[in-house]
Amino acid sequence: MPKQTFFNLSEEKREKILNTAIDEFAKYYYHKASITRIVNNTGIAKGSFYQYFEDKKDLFKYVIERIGRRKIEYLYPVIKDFDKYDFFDLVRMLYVQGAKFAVENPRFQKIGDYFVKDTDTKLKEEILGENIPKSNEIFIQLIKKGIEKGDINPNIDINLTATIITSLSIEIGEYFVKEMKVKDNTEIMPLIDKMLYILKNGIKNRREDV
Amino acid sequence: MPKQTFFNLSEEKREKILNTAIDEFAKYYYHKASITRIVNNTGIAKGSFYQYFEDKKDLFKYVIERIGRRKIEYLYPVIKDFDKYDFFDLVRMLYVQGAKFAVENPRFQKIGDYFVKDTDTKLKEEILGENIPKSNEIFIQLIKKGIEKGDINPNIDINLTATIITSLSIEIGEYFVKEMKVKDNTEIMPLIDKMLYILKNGIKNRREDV
Amino acid sequence: MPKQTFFNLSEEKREKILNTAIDEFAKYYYHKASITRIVNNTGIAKGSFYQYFEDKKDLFKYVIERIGRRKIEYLYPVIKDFDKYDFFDLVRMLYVQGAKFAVENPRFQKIGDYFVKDTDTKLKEEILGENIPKSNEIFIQLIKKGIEKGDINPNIDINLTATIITSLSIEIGEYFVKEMKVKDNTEIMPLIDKMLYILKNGIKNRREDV
Amino acid sequence: MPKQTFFNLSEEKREKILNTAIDEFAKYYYHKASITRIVNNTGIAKGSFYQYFEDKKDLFKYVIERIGRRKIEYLYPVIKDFDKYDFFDLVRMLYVQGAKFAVENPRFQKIGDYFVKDTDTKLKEEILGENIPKSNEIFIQLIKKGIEKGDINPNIDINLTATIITSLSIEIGEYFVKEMKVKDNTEIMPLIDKMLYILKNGIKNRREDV
DNA sequence: AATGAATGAGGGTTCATTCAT
DNA sequence: CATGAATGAACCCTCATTCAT
Repeated sequence: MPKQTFFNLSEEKREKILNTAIDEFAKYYYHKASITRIVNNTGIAKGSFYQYFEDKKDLFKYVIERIGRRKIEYLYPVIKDFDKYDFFDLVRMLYVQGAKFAVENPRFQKIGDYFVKDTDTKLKEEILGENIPKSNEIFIQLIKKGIEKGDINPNIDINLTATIITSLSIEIGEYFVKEMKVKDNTEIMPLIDKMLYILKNGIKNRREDV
Repeated sequence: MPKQTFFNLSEEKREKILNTAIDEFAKYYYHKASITRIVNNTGIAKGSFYQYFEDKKDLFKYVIERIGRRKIEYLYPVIKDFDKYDFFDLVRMLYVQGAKFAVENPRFQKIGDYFVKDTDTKLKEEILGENIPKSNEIFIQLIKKGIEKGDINPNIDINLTATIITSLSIEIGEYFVKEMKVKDNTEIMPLIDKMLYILKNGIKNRREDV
Repeated sequence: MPKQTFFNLSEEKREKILNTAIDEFAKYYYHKASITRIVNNTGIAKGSFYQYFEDKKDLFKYVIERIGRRKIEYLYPVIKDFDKYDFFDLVRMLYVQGAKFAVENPRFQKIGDYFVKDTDTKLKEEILGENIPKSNEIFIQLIKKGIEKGDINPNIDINLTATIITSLSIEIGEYFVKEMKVKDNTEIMPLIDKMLYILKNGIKNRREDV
Repeated sequence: MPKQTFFNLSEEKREKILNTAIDEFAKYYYHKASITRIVNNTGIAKGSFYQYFEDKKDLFKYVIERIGRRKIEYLYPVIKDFDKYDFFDLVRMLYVQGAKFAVENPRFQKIGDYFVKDTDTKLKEEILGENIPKSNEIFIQLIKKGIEKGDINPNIDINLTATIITSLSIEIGEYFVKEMKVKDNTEIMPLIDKMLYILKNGIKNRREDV
């Protein structure tokens, strides 16, 4: 947690610092990100930084938390009413919201990407506390529900399926970070729908589909 | 590319250096890997290193290339006769070979893993040159063939499908990096088969499957 | 000297500040003691501190002076009537009072200890002014008196003896800083008496003592 | 221990570095001593320092060890034949050698002084390993021997006496660090003899001495 | 008188790379 | 071709002190 000092700053200044930090972490992963650079780009003194934050990790933790909260703002509306929808509709909505998040917060998407991929597990633990959130978990729940309702083939391996679905969602995010040209949702939907189609039906040619 | 001096070395020495470097890159990701450590563990002089290699990146590039070549050795036998097999059999064989590669060359798998995950795109470009090898490419070819033969649903998006298949193959590799206990292939097959089942049929519940 | 502003404060506040400072200097020696910590533990603003005191040294100087004054309060009753007593009784009483001071003001004892041991002579001079108080002085006077009275061997070196007596008194103080378990004086007396015995008679084996 | 690199340096350079380091540690105690200053005064690059030594502590440890070895060179000749001499002769010889060490190696004396007085016990442990050498120990042995031989009053407290003797020896060292004017031993002997006289006989006036 | 944010020099340490031999 | 000492910019972090309000 940032120190009280940080929260006492003018919102303008606070945002400036945060903004610069986000820039930095979106450009370099944790270990390469430089406090010196952040401080210079913000125009504050080195010492000031340490009046605001415990240390580099403290800042990073704060940024990650912010990203998490922001992401949840996107996903919550969907998850909230999860039992109202059919499984595949739900997954689609989650993908759509995820893609929206990525498009609208590309720097956050980037940072999250770095972080998810980072192999420094000790860092991860320190940042996230014990509750390293398995985004798997939520999908596992949804899948079980889907099987109960008869939407999903009960013979599939639940964990594996959850892993695949997570993997695909990451794929979507990455796709949109790379292709930044996307401005509106028009291009997102088709991709997602195609993905879901495959997830649903597989890619095997079926005579009965003809 | 290593300098000529490197290739003038005795094979023994060359291998020793390489082996140490591989150890290092398997233990630390690129930016954390230390030339000093490599040099110490190899027993050569610091200066010598820079007579063999342009710089750290040069060494890394060379290691990555080697890994690529080795991986191809595993996959080539399958690809070579790609038109003899059914699409899904082919993919399975590729997955199996990929898993075999991971199990038999855990350090390579680890390095590849780090590298795939690394988000320093500038580094990646420099390492791979322009030919960032889309392992996608090969799958795209296979998919097209599969559609021609009538194995695959012609309505699916080819690029997307290739991406998914690649993604799943990475998933397999990761799985085995984590669970290093695997000694033989006995446990690999079920996982791969489940994956392929989903890829083939999707996860939707079908009355006709009952 | 603290600034006037300091003395304008309510006694309560003044004591609080002082108390916290004493805690700090009893825990860390001068250079390691932290103004920030003092300020935080006191609950006053950083800026306020510098309105009360010139700087860190100023505060420390004040604390040291206070300790000196307090110590004199312990010793004065003995010194006051110094001509009433035999030399060795006097020294014993001074040692006893010194030990009492140490036991009853452990933080002061600790600070004094740090300070005596500190080898930063420049600091010491600045703190103590020119009058680096030779606690020697008082013993020199007492010794002279003792010689006059015929209590003390007139052939001994007065300065040296004073130094030794001082050194022993410090030894006593240190002893009690280490062994803080001492609650009452019961354990102090034997040590002091043994010390005095040696001071008086030396450690040589004497036939006439047998 | 310094790294091999250090020992590979020309003796000239090695001595220069060491000399500068000794200057620094004789001027500032451990925590205040500055690597930057050492490096600047030596004229070597910051990075070079860390080629030679693990870290600041490593350098300090080395210096302390050197001092210890040097001191032993002074004391060993005396200790070696400790059973040939009378107790007080022995102590005198140790004091003389100690004073000689102080006079001839004033910077070492200073550093040792700082170190002995330093209150950072964790540092001390790290520097000295577990064997924090109680210089007491040797005196305790000597005293016991002295009692056996009938030189020393068997009623005195052995530990206390050892402490006093140690304390006096430190006093001697300090005395000579302060009064650097001493060039030869002529002034040392009288002081030491006076000290021993007091230690032997105490300061009480005795009729039988008259 | 009170505040607390701002400062910046300095701390120890790392490491890829260069260079003289 | 081998060597390994030399380099120095950059790293994160600390802290007494100042200054604007």
